[in-house]
Amino acid sequence: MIESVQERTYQNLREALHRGDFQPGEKLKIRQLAARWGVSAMPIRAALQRLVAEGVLDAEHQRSVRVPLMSASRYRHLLDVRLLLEGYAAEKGATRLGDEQKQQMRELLMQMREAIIKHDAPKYLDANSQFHLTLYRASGNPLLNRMIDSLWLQTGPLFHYLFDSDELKMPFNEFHVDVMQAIDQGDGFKARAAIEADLRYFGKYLTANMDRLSANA
Amino acid sequence: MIESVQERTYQNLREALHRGDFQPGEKLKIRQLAARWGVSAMPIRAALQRLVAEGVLDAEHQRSVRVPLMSASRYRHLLDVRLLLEGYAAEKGATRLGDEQKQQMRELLMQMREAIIKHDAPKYLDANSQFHLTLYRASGNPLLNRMIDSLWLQTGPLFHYLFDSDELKMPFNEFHVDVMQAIDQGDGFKARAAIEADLRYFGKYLTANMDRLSANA
DNA sequence: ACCGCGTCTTTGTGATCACACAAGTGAAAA
DNA sequence: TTTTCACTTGTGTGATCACAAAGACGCGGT
Repeated sequence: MIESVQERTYQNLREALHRGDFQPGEKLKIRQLAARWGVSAMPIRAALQRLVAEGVLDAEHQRSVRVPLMSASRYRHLLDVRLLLEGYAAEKGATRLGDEQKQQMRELLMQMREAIIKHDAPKYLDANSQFHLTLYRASGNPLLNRMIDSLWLQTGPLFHYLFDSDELKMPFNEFHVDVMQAIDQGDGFKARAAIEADLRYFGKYLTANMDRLSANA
Repeated sequence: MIESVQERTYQNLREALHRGDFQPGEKLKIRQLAARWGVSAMPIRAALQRLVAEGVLDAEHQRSVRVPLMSASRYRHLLDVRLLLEGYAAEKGATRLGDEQKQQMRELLMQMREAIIKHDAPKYLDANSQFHLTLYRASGNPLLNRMIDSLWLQTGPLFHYLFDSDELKMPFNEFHVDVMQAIDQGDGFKARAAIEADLRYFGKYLTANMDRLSANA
C-alpha cells in the first residue's frame, strides 16, 4: 500500500483525535502540527480541511479550526442520527454477515471481556468499535458506512473521558451479547433493538455525567 | 459577508457540478479549473479535497479526482440512506415548523406548479429542493441537516438529466401536496410517508431509465 | 495604578516552484 | 503491420515564500 504524506498525516491526526490528544475547544495550529510530525504545512492544511468537511472539526469564521465542544444538545443530535443509521445498518448487517465475520465478532466479544478484567480501556474501546463497525459493514452500503465512520469519529473523543475515571465499571457488553445472539439467530430486528439499547444506555450515562466530564477536561 | 477565495471557489465548483457542467466520469484537473476561474491551484485543490471528503467527488488511488458515475446500486444505496434521514427529518420537522415557514412552503408549492406549466425545469428543481430542505431544517438537528445537504448534492446532478428529456411530465408534486396536508394537520407520520413516497417514486423512475439517461450523457 | 494606543508576533491564505510519477506518443525493430 | 521501448508531456504533491489580518504585548500618558 502506497500512502502519500497527506494520507499518513490525515490518519495521524485522526488517531490523535481518537486518542484524545487534543482537548475539546482546543485550537489546532497548522505550523505546530507540522512540526510535530516533521512535515510541511501543506499536508496538515489538507488534513484539517478534510476533517472539517467531515464534520469532525469546527472551522470558525474561516480562521482557526477547533476541536468541537460536546454540549448536551450536540450529543443528543449525534445520538439521534446514530440510532437511525446504526440501527438500520445493524438490522441489515445482522442478516448478511458471513461466517468468518461472525467468528471475528465472537473473538472481539472475548477481547472486550478480557479488557474489562484487565481494566485495559484502550483495548476495550478498540474491540468495541471494531465489533460495531464489523456488523455495520456487512450492511453492504458503502455510503452508509462512510457516514457511520464519521459519526464515530465525532463521538470518539468522549469515550476516553469516560474511561479515565476508574469508577466506571464498563458493564456495557451485556448488550453486545444480545447483539451476538440476534446475529446467530439471524434476527435483524432484535439486533437493531440491542444496538439501539447499547447506544441509548451509553448516551444516558454520558449525558448525565457530561458536566462532570467536561469539568475534568 | 466576507468570503475567502477558497470559499468562493468551492461554491463555484458546487454550482458547476449542480449545473451539470461536468460529465459523470470526467476527470477534474486542477490547473484547468484554476485557469477557468483565474485563481491559483491552491483554492482548487482545497475545494476538490473538500468535495471528495463530502463524498460528492471520487478520488481514485489518490491521483485524479473524477465526477462519480451513478450506477444502479450506488443510487440504491443513496436512496436507502435518504429515506432513512429525510424520512426522519420530515417526521420531526412537520410538527415543529413555524407559521412563516409553512407559508414559505406553500409559496414554493405554487412556484413548482407555475414552473411545471411554463416547463421551467431549473425553477422547478430549485423550488423543489427548497421545499424539501425547509421542511428538514425544521427538525432542529444541524448535524442531520448537514448530512442531508451532502446527500442532495450527491443526487443533484441526476435531476438535470431527467428534465433534459421533455417527455417527462413532472407529475411529482402530488406527493408534495400530501406533504403540505400532513404539515397542516401536524401529522408527522403522514409527512414521513409522503416524503418517502416522493423519494421512492422518483427513484423508481430514475433507476428504470438510468441506462437511457447515462447513454445520453 | 489603570487605560489607550501602537507595534510586534502569530497564524491562516494564496501563489509559485521543484519534483516524482503516470500516461501518452512516437519511432524503430521484428 | 504490430509490438515494444524510450522520451516527452501532463498532473498531482509537497515545500517555501509573501502577505494580510487578528491577537498579544508593552510602552507611555493620565
